[in-house]
Amino acid sequence: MDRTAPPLATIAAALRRERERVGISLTELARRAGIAKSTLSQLEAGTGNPSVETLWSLGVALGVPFSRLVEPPTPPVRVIRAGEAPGIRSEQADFTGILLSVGSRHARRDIYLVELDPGALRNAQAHIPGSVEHMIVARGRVRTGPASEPIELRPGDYAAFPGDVEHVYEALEPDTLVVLVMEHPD
Amino acid sequence: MDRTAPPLATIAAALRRERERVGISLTELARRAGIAKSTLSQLEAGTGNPSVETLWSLGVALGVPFSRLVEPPTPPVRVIRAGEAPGIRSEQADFTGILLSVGSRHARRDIYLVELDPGALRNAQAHIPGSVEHMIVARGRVRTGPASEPIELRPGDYAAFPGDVEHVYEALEPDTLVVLVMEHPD
DNA sequence: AGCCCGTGTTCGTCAAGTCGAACGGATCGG
DNA sequence: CCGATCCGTTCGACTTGACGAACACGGGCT
Repeated sequence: MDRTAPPLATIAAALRRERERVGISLTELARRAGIAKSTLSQLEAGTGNPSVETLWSLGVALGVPFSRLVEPPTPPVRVIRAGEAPGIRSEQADFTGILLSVGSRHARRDIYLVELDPGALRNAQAHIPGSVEHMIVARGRVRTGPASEPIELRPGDYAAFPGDVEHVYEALEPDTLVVLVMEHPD
Repeated sequence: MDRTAPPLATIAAALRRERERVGISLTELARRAGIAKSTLSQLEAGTGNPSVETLWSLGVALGVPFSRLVEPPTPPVRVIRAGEAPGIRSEQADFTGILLSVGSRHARRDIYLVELDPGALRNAQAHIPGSVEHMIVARGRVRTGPASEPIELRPGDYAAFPGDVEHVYEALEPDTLVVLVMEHPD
């Protein structure tokens, strides 16, 4: 998710997109959500800054989770480079924690520790639809990602990419160590 | 996410929880988020219905995704030393990795990348019951685990310990880097 | 044509969120 | 002991979002 972008335009686009997906009119959605249609009109126009209650009721009426309305659609491949991560420094300790990925319910995440050595290019077949792979490089360098657009990762880098298409792992240095979290939808 | 629950109390609790996690004061958080501290005070008291912009800026200042603030919050010590892997090499998958932990359904796992420096012992208070923390050391050395029985981990080591009791993180070397997977039951 | 729904927009009014200041309390240091 | 400096809360003034009514537009019908 983009942590700095103003969510105004995102909400406007998401509301219109989800409403058209359901196939109801602006008036009808406003009625179901229990808000004035003028309010909804302004929201879809990108004008305005809804309260949480207002946006929540719209999410309920649309049958989509709240976060769907405020977060931009996640790109298939997401990379957070070491040091470029949006983090927050704690005052009380020399502690910097970066939230790389938020786990959804109704999905299982298996944690793997993977050692790789150069020369062995592994082509992984597609897993079940909707699966996502999260990779954090501990040591060494890897080239990974979808077979069509591999990414090079260095220590501390994080990447998430779809696991339901063919993808690759290739170590670029000896004794490469990565943490791999495989996410399977229920 | 609960589609029907009123988000007011949830937001209040989440704001206070996340703020205390970061370890800053209400005044300081308000300053960083660029909002009046009176507004934040009312929000944490459960009074009020923040606008999206207000809550968004708080999420940015806290370093947590937006959804963490609106969604309601929804384990003995196990250590696997590097090289001492329990032989369960994944055969179903097409890579040679060590399956450290199998994710259960109906639990969310958030992935963090954490940088630590020595000298600062961080005491984390208990999280919600049933939560588990998984830690893999990428670089450096850490002493972590329940406050009553800390463990020393080296690069490649993996440990899982309960997160619903008081626990500690302490770096034993400068520039220590760990991958932390926090598991919250639904 | 005229009419009646439906769509989504714009307008004033009212309530509510946000702001800044002032407040009481706690802690530290001269 | 008392000023200084934090903390978090409460108060009034201002700004803004939410509401309802009136609006213009388009299509289907008699």
